[in-house]
Amino acid sequence: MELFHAKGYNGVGVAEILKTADARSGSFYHYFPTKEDLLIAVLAKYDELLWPVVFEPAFAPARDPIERVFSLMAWYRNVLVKTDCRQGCPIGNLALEIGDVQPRVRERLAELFDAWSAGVHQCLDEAGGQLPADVDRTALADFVLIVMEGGLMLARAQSSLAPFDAAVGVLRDYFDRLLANAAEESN
Amino acid sequence: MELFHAKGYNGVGVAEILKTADARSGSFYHYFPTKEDLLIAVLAKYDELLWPVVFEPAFAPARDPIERVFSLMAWYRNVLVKTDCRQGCPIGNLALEIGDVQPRVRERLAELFDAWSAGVHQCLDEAGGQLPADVDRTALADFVLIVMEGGLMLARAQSSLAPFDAAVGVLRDYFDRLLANAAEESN
DNA sequence: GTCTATATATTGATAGAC
DNA sequence: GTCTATCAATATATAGAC
Repeated sequence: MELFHAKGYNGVGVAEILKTADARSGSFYHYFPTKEDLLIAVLAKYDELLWPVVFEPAFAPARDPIERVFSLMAWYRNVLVKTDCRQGCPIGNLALEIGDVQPRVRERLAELFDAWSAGVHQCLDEAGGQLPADVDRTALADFVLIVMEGGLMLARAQSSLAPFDAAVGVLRDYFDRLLANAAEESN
Repeated sequence: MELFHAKGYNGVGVAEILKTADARSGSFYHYFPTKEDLLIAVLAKYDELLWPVVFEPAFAPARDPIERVFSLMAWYRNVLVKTDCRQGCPIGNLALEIGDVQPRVRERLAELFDAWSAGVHQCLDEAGGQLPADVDRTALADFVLIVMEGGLMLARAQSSLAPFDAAVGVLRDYFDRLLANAAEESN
């Protein structure tokens, strides 16, 4: 998991994985027929950890559902902080590295993005009348994911938190306008 | 260029590059000391082609500067269409695949992102009073880039144009609100 | 299930004739 | 500058004893 995150799938060899894990190839290939199967297992682990490790800790400090969306952004910002802008989202990395060269992998990545977007969608639903009635919440949830992923990309490329922070600022401005619009509506 | 775009940097070997280009290794290594040097040369080519191949054709059909921003999004949408959602932005791919494992590459990618963002920034400047006076145009230009990159990522992962189109729709809604706000201001 | 040893292909890169 | 031949290292994966 850590090696794929740090170096990408093609950037790490099985030998390095074995050394890091202090495992032998006989054991490894007993459990995983191929390197790709290990990646699939890693993705299953990400799916398993999404709520307990990402959403729940990120959502905990915020009561307001819209604030939770921004707490989530802050959670990913913290990944940048902790790695000095060297690492972002492992799922996004793999999505662009693997593309559809490995179709099994692409399908799992799509599911992970769906699960992530669904978490944001839940916040938007909980926000209820705070948002205008005609907002496409599925599109908006995907949009939050897209801004997060794009923001991490630019932050890593520029080796700076600034583009990520600026993007979150613009997203905040957009939400502020949506909320103001909804408040107007309800009058 | 094509191979790196389709398979990523680590996903292509020099042998495949030589075969595709019908070149021999002696010639290749005469011009490029290492494979990384070829990648650097490819990035220089992207820099060279950015205006003539991307911005100018994308901007041509639109007179209004804000419309040009969305023509640019349409240009990238067309990459998805032409490749059946298999390919997106080669620069974004490399940004997430390489990260800062190869620092020389990361610096060039940052420059390319800067140049792209500057193109959007120019549109925003030309839009003048159409946008609210207090808009941070640098942040907004980066935001457009971020939405574009994130949108391509999700479209490729889902193998569907829908997430990209939805993201452009949300971005459009945001611009509409900014434009409406500016129109209000000027009254 | 885990171990050591190794197979086989491919990796990026080089040598040296022409 | 380009060619063929090839190097040394690494890639993923396997064999077979324990």
